[in-house]
Amino acid sequence: MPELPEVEVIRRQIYKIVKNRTIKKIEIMDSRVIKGITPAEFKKQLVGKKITELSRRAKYLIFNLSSGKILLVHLGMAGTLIIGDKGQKYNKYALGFEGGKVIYYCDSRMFGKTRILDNLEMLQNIGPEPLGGGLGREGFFNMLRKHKVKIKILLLNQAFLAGLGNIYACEALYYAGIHPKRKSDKITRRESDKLLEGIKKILSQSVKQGGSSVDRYVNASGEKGRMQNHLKVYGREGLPCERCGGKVKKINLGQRGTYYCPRCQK
DNA sequence: CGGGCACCCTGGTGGC
DNA sequence: TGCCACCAGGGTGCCC
Repeated sequence: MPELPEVEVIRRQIYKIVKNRTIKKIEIMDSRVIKGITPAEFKKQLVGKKITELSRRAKYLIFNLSSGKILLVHLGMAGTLIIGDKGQKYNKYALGFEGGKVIYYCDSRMFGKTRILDNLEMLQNIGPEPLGGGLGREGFFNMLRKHKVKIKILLLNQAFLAGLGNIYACEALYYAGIHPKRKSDKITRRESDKLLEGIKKILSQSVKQGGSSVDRYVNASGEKGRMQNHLKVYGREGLPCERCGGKVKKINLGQRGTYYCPRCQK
């Protein structure tokens, strides 16, 4: 479910609760989301450790621990972190902090993965962060030219660019007026600039709007986002395009629903 | 490298 | 009301 904006919203919400706080207690209700480590070892690696930093890379949340190890959380399709809500039906484990605050990992679908790692080697092949400031027009255009894939598929590839998912890939292509099936190496410099602009604008706007709750996404306070009210094509099959009045179309690309306006995306 | 697909797992929805 | 196929914001691995 969560793409870059949703993960970033959650990170910001829980930052003050976890930063420089020591984990006092771990409760595990369903260990299937915890990968590569036994529940007992998971507890042992966390209890008594302080979280020295919490950052985000692509759709990963990175908790640095005082032990030097890393708690790496990926929310998958339906995961979220909820502050102090014991009533959640899909709670999988809970991090209890000094002072009594509790954060629950909640995931109805269990595509999410939680790991304890020695380093961030696992993330080394992820592409640039679109909101990081380091990604310029020239660089982005050169990146596009290196591949000969349908542009929508490329935008979803985390090794190409970090953080875009199905919603924002569709929205960014709409913004730039690019058909999702266009081959990436055929995108002009002008279109490439527009696409990068769209990616940055839409992701920033979504963070400000608290992310998109197209389905059931809720943030760390259990609230829905507002960005779904600003989406132009995603989930709008058959509805009029607000730019040209044409009908939004849905096709399948790489086994993912893909929404676009056939009239203004060429 | 690119394309296509199965698969991981669970739940909600819409059609019949 | 009941059943079932289909769909879902992600990612990996395999085969051609």
